[in-house]
Amino acid sequence: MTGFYGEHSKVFVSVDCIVFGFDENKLKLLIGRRQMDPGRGEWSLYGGFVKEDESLVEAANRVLFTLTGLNNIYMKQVGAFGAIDRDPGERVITVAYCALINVKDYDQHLCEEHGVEWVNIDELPRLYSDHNEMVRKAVTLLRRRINTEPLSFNLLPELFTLTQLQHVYEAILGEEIDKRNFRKRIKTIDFIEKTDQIDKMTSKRGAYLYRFNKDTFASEPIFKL
Amino acid sequence: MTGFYGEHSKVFVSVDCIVFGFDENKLKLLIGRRQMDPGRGEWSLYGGFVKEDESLVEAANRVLFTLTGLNNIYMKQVGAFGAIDRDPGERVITVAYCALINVKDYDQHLCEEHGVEWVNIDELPRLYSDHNEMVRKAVTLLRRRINTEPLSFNLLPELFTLTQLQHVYEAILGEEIDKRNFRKRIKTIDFIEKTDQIDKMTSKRGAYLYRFNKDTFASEPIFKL
DNA sequence: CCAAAAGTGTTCCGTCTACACCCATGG
DNA sequence: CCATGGGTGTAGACGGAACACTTTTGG
Repeated sequence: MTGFYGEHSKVFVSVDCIVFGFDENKLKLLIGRRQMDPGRGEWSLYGGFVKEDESLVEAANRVLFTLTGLNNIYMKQVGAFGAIDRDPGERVITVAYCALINVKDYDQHLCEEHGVEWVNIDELPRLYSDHNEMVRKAVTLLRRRINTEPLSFNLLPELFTLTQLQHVYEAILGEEIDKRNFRKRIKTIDFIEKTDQIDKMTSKRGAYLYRFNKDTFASEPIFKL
Repeated sequence: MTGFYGEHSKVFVSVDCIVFGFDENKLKLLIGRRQMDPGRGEWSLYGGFVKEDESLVEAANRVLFTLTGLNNIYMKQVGAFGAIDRDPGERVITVAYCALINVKDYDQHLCEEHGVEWVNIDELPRLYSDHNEMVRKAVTLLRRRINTEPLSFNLLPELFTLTQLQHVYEAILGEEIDKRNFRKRIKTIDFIEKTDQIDKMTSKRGAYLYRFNKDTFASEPIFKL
């Protein structure tokens, strides 16, 4: 049982955002150069300290909003990281959150303003402190969940082609998928709806656009791709 | 990027242990009555504050050791919980850890000394603060992982019968399993070794005892039950 | 001798996998 | 007219699910 508060010591708690995006058929991560000590100049995730009047999730959302200007973003806790000297300056315990955003929604100006950029997940540089470990854990989490939770749609625009969707899966799983088998399985999933709109961006022939139907999913929230 | 420390506030950080055991073919949880305010007398997980000179995992291990006298126990982080007023007294962020122990290794005296007891997982009372949520999350985690990680052996003695092992799976998954299919799958798993010893505790005929071979598992750490 | 738990195979069905060609169109 | 990406079906392998009876022995 927890003892009396007075006897115990407090520590700094921060949140770090592992921001995934999808572009040019690659899974990307939003990272930047640290602009303060310790670790100034090193590649790093974007984070911030938790304030007295906000919960962990609120802090993560605030930090993500500051960075991207986006609200109502899919976020999932990756875990708490608490090695004693993980932060070279002070004792800081951090809670990592993984966010999935649609790169097109993201304002390039903010990118520059915060000095962050999109980097391919498989070309990640060495990051500050234990940030690489956080990313690894987040990717593992995505891989484990992508077949049973509707994660992929967060990385795509509202309307998307099946080829785009397949590329998301391939990027996250890190392996190629057979087109026919993929589409066969998609057809069995009710909440992926074909629209009558056609995208001509990526092909001359044009491809049907699909949509993730939240309500249909809510009524039958179990699937297996 | 994290700012300068001075501007920010510190908070109390604690760890809570979700201690699972297996006995009488049921999954059990070790809980007790809080012996201090706030929440004195309510059912609760066992926890403690994180000290300045220990990491989160170390804190969790210390707390678990205090409670059980056991070291080198399987532990897994369940997640951080940080609602603003989750603790009615002070702002406390907690990190929950799930531990799997063999009930037989556990000293009944310590149980009484700390005022905790084993409760069936499906007869859990309402627990202090957000502890029920932590337990729910831990059970979900167990269910998701038990078929791909060697969790079950932590709940059993070193030597166990296949019937015991099956009961562990049934208790965690909350459903019955076909005996023949279960044993067929077990036979395909290299790191579950049959010994030539026979247990006569639970049946007149006697049942072969099996053992989890760590080294074999290490050489081929992927399986699917 | 009987109650109680251990142990053992086969068949069926559904699911996953591998695999190659035609279609539509813009340039 | 051709290069590019979109779209489609089938057969065979494999894995999971259902299912019932014999064995052993302590009391």
